[in-house]
Amino acid sequence: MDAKHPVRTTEKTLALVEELMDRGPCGVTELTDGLDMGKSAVHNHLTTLREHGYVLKTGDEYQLGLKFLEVGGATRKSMEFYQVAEPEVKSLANETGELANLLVEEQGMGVYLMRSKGDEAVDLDTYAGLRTHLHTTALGKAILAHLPEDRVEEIIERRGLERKTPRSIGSRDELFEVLEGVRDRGYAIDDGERLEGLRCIAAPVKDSSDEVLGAISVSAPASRVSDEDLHGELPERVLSAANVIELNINY
Amino acid sequence: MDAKHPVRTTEKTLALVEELMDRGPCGVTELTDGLDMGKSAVHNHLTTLREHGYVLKTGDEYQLGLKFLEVGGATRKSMEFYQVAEPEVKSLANETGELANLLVEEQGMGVYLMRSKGDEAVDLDTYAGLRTHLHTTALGKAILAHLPEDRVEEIIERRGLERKTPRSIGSRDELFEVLEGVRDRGYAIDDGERLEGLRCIAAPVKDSSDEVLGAISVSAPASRVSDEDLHGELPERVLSAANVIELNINY
DNA sequence: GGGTTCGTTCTCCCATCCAGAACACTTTAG
DNA sequence: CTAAAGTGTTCTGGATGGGAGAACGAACCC
Repeated sequence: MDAKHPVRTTEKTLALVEELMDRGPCGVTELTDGLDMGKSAVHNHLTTLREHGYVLKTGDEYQLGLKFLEVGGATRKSMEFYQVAEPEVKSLANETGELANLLVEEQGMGVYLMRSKGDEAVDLDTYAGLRTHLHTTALGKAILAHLPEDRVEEIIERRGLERKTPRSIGSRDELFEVLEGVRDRGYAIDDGERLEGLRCIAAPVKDSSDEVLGAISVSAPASRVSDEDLHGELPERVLSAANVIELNINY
Repeated sequence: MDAKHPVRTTEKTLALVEELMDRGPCGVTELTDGLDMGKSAVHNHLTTLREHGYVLKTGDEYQLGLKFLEVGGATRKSMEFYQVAEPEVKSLANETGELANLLVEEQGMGVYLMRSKGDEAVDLDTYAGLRTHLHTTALGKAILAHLPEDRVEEIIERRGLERKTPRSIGSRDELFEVLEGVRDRGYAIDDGERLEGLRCIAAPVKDSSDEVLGAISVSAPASRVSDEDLHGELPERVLSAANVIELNINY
C-alpha cells in the first residue's frame, strides 16, 4: 500500500540523503545532476539538514553526519531481540574464532543488526545496517524458511530474485526447494554462493509463538571448514546459540 | 551560521522523526500533540517516510525503521578513523576485560562510534550514535584538551556546561583548569563524575598534523581500579592503544 | 585579462502542504 | 442494544512556501 498524499518535499530530502550516501562527500553541483532538482533546491535542503546535524560541511563539500547513527543506534537499542541476541552472537564469535552475524527481516529485505569478529575472522564488507536480498545469504534463507509461504511469495514479488553469482538461487522453484531443506536440517548453508571460498551456517531464532525474529550465523573461509564441519560441529554451535537466545527472549 | 532558506517541510519531517525516537512506537494522535502540526499532516509525513523504509507500521502504531541504521552505518563505515580505531578498541576491551569506547566530536557534541565489552565489563547505557556533552566524560575532556582554545569557547557557548552530577564540571574556569591537567598528563580521567562508582580513563588520538580525530577510553567500576591503577597501568594501556591507532592512521 | 568553474543569494509564480471537516472503524458505557 | 468517545484515514481548497532560473562573488586556469 502506498501513501495517498505523499509529502513530495520530504521525498526530495530523502532522495538527496541517499544520493549523498552513495556518492560520499561531494559538492552541490555534483549532487544536483544525480537528482531531479535545481541547484538552489539542493542547496536549501542541504543547509536545512545541516542545521539539524544530518549533514556536515567541510570546505566546499557536503557529507552525511552522524545524526543518522544516533537515530539508527537508538532504534536498534530499543529492539528487545537485539538486546538479547547481542551477547550470544559475541560469544559465538569468540568461541569459534570466526565472524558471527545477526540479521532481521524488514520490508522484505535482510538487515544486519551487528557483526562480531573472532580472533581468526575474515573481514567481509558487511556492516550494521547493511541491507541484502534474503535469498542470497544463509541468514536470509534461515529466515525465509520459517516465514509463512504467502509472505515469501510477497517478498519474491516485491524484491525479486536477482542472482549475485552463478551459483546463487535464481528461480522461485529452486528457492522453495532449498527452503524445504533448511526446514528439515534446522539450519541454512551458504557454500560459496555469496563469495567464492566463503562458507556460512545460519540458524533462525523464533519466539514463543513460533514467529521468526531473525537469524544468526557464522562465516568462515572454506579452508577452515571441512565438509564434515559443515554438517557437524559448526551447525551444532550455531543452533545452540540460537536456542539460548530463544530461551532468554521468553524469560 | 544558519540556513537562509530553510525547507520548513523537511524540518517538520525531522521533528517528527525525533519525536518518534523519543516516544518509541506510538499512534498518530499521540505523536501529533508533541508536534506543532495537525493530524493529517503528521499522517502524510508518516506514510511518506514509511514508503521509503524510514518508518514502520505495526497495527495502529508507527515506529522508526532500520533505514536510519543503514545510513548511519554506512556513514560510520566510511570514516577512516573508525576503520583504523575499531580493532584497537576491541583489543583494548579484551586485554583489560573492561568496557572500551570510541568517541568523536561533531557539532560540538561527543558521538560514540562504538563500544566493546571485555569479559568483566560493566554494562552502561551508551550505544553507537549516542551524543553527550563533551565536558561530562573523560572521552570528551580528552578531545577538548587538544582542540584550539577558541573552538572550546565556541563549544561552551553553543552547548553550555550543564552539570550532570554535583561532582561534574560546571564552570568555564573549572573546565580550562581540568583541560590543562589533561594536557600535562596526556590522558583524561572521570572518577565518578558521570556515574557514582565508575572510573574512566581516556586518551586522545591525533593525526600527523596534530589535529584531534577522537578519543578512546576504558570504563571500569571503582572496585576494580585502585588509586594506583588510575595513574599507573591503565592509562599506560589506553595511551598505548591510542598510539597504535595514530601510527596506523598515518600509514 | 577573459573564460570557466564553483557555492551562494535572490525573487516571484505556482505547486503543494496541511487545517479542518468528514468518514470508517473499534472500544467503552450505560 | 445504542450512544459516545476514541482511534486511524481520507478529502478539499486556500494560504504558504518551495524552487527554477538568473545573478552574484570567489575562486581557479590558461
